[in-house]
Amino acid sequence: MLSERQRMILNAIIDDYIRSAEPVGSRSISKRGDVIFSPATIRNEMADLEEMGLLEQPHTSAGRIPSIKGYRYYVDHLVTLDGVGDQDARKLRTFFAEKMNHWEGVIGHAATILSQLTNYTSIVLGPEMFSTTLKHFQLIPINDVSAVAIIVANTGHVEHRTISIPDGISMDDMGKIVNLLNEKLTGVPFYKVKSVLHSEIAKELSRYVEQCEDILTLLEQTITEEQEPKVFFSGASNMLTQPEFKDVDKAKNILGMLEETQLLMQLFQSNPTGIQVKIGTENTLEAINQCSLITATYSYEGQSLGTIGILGPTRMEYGKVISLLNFLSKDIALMMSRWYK
Amino acid sequence: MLSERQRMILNAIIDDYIRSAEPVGSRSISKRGDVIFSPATIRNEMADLEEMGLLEQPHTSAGRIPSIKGYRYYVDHLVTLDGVGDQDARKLRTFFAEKMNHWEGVIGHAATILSQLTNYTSIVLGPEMFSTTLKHFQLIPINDVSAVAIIVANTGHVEHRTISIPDGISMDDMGKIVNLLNEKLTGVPFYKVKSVLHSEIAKELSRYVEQCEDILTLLEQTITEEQEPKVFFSGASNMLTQPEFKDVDKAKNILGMLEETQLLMQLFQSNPTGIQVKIGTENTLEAINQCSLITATYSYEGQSLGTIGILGPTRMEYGKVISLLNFLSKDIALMMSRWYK
DNA sequence: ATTAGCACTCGACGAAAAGGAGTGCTAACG
DNA sequence: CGTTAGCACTCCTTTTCGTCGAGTGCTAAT
Repeated sequence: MLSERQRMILNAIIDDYIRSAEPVGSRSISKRGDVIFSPATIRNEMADLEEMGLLEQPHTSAGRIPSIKGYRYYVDHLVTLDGVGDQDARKLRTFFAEKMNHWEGVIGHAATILSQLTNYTSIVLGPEMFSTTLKHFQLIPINDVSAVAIIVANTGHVEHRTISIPDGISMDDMGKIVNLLNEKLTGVPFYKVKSVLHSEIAKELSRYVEQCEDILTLLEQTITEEQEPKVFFSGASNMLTQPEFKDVDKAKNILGMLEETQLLMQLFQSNPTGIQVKIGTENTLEAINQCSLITATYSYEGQSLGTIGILGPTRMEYGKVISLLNFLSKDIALMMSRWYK
Repeated sequence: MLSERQRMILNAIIDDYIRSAEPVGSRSISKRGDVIFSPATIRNEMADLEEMGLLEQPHTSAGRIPSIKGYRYYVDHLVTLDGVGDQDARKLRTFFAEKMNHWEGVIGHAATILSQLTNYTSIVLGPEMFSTTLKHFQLIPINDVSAVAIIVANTGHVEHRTISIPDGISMDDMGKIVNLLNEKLTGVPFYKVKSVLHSEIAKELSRYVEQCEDILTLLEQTITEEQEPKVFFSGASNMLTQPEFKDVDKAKNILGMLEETQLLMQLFQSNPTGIQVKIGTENTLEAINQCSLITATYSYEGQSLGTIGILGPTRMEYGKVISLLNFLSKDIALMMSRWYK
């Protein structure tokens, strides 16, 4: 729909604006060198692009800035994936070379590094247990009345909770229960655990122990309890670097949102595999209507391991960030397979 | 050293300044009602207080603001502990009434609540394993080459890491090793684990398994590896509410510091029991030279469980925060004892 | 179709002026 | 002698106003 020239101009304007954060005028485009037309011509095209809704004018005598629609077109048709710079690649590689001994660590550090490399904020959603299967269950008494329940998933993910031991349960009973659970539940996907508990385990349990009702509900709570969503962020202070958030109130809105786990979860509601870009008001959350969010999901052998997102101003370096996320997602898969040989 | 009147005036000035964040003039003090002298008299006293270094003047024709020394005097001699309001108390109580099933949860939520109640930023340092004893050790194979090692402390604290299984170790061997470790290490304080591993376990181990060297170092790494310091913060966006940080650069400095775990640890270096107040430049970290940090340590039965700190502008509500931390620390102890009956 | 030229718009920047809160000092008062 | 009223002075803050200049849209020439 756009002429070649219009696309070049749009590309040039967005490129410039991403760098400068200031409205781009026809003259400066003309002087860039990659569009060899006079300012007047460019002005005409700019007026057309504005009419199409791809550009906007802050006020009459200012240059143009891209609209949401403009960014969308840019991301869909124009952006060039810069590839990942040598330095960045090295940094990521050395990061994965370090020994990482648990999941939270890997994902957390990945987030930190990403926010450092991009100077944006990274948001990370941990793996959902929902899609994994149970590998091992263990109860470890701490004292007479409480015990630690440990749940290991086949991905190596570990959850633990402290529970209080119901009266009248002996160590012996507990051992039996644990054995029974491991026998019956190992390999069962978490979303089925609840039903298996009721169908298969309830009967067996009643043979050993008396008040099996109580124990059953306790176990059910313990194992299937909605694990707290593991969502966190890194590099929030980078937001303050962006000139669009030099106004403290805007910044506060965004930082405030980052701190509300509930809201943060909403960001990742729709979770298609691969890389997704949400620009400005395309995000349902009002707080980040001036931001863009680029997300990537990671999976290993079909199991979703989590989502990582980069949050920046709408004027963000889409090319760079998309490349980086691509690179990283491949590297994570690589590392996983090496980890599990 | 200060006359009663001077103390009243100092107190009034600091109170006012904490509320308004603006230099306090003699007139406004006189009109407050609690100091029944004329502005002129108050001015004279203010000049004296400034000479003593307790007050400062931003410029000639402005009111006075407290100096670091002034705040220090206020905290040491003047501040009235407001007690905890009914609402706040209820909020804290209902918080602890919720079932909390692991440590990270309790401390983390406590931090969130505190930052909400105070409108400052709270920083939390998790329990140090150093001072706890080992309760249970477990190895759970995930697949042929990797296993999850789980370490439970007597406090109910759980650590886990993924390790790769050395070649030539059978399931059987692993079982033996785990049994041996539990037998020898249960009840041993973590800081002694290393030496016990070498002295007692090395020999025994060599009976069962051949390449005991490898395994020993692996175990040593696994168990004694410096666990990542669990330090995190909550309510950072509250900082942006404070007028002293309406300048984005100052805010960025502080937020940036909060995100660097290393630096954050430094804040808690000196860790006396009880409540400690560090005002402005009394903090060694330059980034928070315009902030005050109030910290409280929590222990249960002599074991330090962690530290929680409230970070705000030097102009912070010392009375309120100190009261709250006091209240909370007692409540945590209470909850602990209820938890462990 | 492209471009040079030109009048026009409108925010940014800076100087100057007005306003006002607060001080320090002096002198008067009980 | 301690306290207070009065007053000149300081200096920050806010407002106003004029200038500047980047950038536009339009028209006419190429």
